[in-house]
Amino acid sequence: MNNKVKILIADDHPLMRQGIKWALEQNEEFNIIGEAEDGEKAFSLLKHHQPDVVTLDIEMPVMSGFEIARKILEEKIQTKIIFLTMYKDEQMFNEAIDIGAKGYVLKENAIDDIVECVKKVSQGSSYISPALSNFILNKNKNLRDMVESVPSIRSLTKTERKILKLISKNLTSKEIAESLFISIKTVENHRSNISRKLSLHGSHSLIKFALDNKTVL
Amino acid sequence: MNNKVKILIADDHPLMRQGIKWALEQNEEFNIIGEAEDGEKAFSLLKHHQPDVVTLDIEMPVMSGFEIARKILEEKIQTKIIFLTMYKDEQMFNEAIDIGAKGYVLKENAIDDIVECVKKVSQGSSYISPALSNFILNKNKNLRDMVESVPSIRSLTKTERKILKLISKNLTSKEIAESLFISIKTVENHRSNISRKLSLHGSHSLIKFALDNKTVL
DNA sequence: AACAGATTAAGTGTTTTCCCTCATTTAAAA
DNA sequence: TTTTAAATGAGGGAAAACACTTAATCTGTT
Repeated sequence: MNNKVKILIADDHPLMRQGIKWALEQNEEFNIIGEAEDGEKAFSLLKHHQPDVVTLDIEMPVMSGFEIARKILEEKIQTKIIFLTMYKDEQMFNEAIDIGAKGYVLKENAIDDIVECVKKVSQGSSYISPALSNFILNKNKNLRDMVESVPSIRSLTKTERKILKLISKNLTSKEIAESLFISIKTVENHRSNISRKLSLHGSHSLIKFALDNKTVL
Repeated sequence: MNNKVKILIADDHPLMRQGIKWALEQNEEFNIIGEAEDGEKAFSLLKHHQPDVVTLDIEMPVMSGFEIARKILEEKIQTKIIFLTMYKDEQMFNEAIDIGAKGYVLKENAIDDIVECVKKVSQGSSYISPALSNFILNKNKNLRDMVESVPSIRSLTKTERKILKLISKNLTSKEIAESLFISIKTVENHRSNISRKLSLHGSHSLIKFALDNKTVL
């Protein structure tokens, strides 16, 4: 029997494919069952062979890595997804996370990284290039600025923050009033005051703000 | 002159403090300038000594690690924040990220991890326990299920999803109508239809849904 | 050609939120 | 003790969202 980890490699650069293949072949446990030079071919191979793991180059002709990943999810193929990319792009990284990738590796630190990644992912765990932990956190680097530029969030009183929390739970003024045993009118007044303090306008800006900031309330 | 990395340790368990201190003292580059057993003391030391790095236990009496972190941001203290915690809690992790921590380490893999983390962070980089990369990605493990368990989201038509996206950007029906060159009435109808399809009720449930699911729209 | 589904639009009425102003009570601070 | 900030409550009017119904038009499929 064959319990090796079945792997598909999708990358439009032949040299890169060769490099990845070589790196993974060093490991006895890995079995490269196919290669694809564009998204369409990758997906058809994926569908027929249902490998355990696929390494997807994000930038590929015909169908991008992301598009393939989405189709994998749609068709409920159980193959675990590892994204490989050249660029340290935050947008891409976030999209990869959102899609539900199991691994994300930069091609620059390749060899050791990709091997480690496939190992972890095939074991049901997940792996992110250490080089990337940087902007997992930096994603919220701007938050420091936000806290300043919205000195407002600190200008809210205890009750106002309590009400914002309830708003974030999608309660209406009526429901909030009932749960706090106060008048609907009071709740509405608080809402107005909060909106004014935070310079929010529009009927949904309050709940949007509450949802966006529920962790810091 | 002294260019060692100045470190403050905040943890309510004496043994844990001792352990962290010992681990960090092994490194010549590190200089532990103080310890604190509760949040209040931690913050006052932080303010006076302005260390380069602080390791904050999240669960602390008087003031939680999160509260301290927020105060650090508010007062624009330049100390880099590393969170240490016992629990593999996703909520906590997300909150830590949101606050803008530079490092996040689980106490279970402590010694090597914490040293590596302080090293990276003091160099201006950041560090997340590899053990955690798991649920950075797993955060969206549920996404697979969501797409199925909310068959509804698939029952939406193209236009309806387009409108949901705009709703998630906090546009009013009027604004959506103007940007799509259609009638306000049409937009309102779409809203109603979407709500019905998704079994949503209440004036804010639509934008809440839109914000919660904007990644899959 | 006929049908189903999607998109567009309007009518009508209700609920909710928003945005003011004004007023009272209480607690903390100067 | 006066002053200030916070919390409570109310009135009234405008805007937005919601929930229904009906219906014309368009599009793709059988």
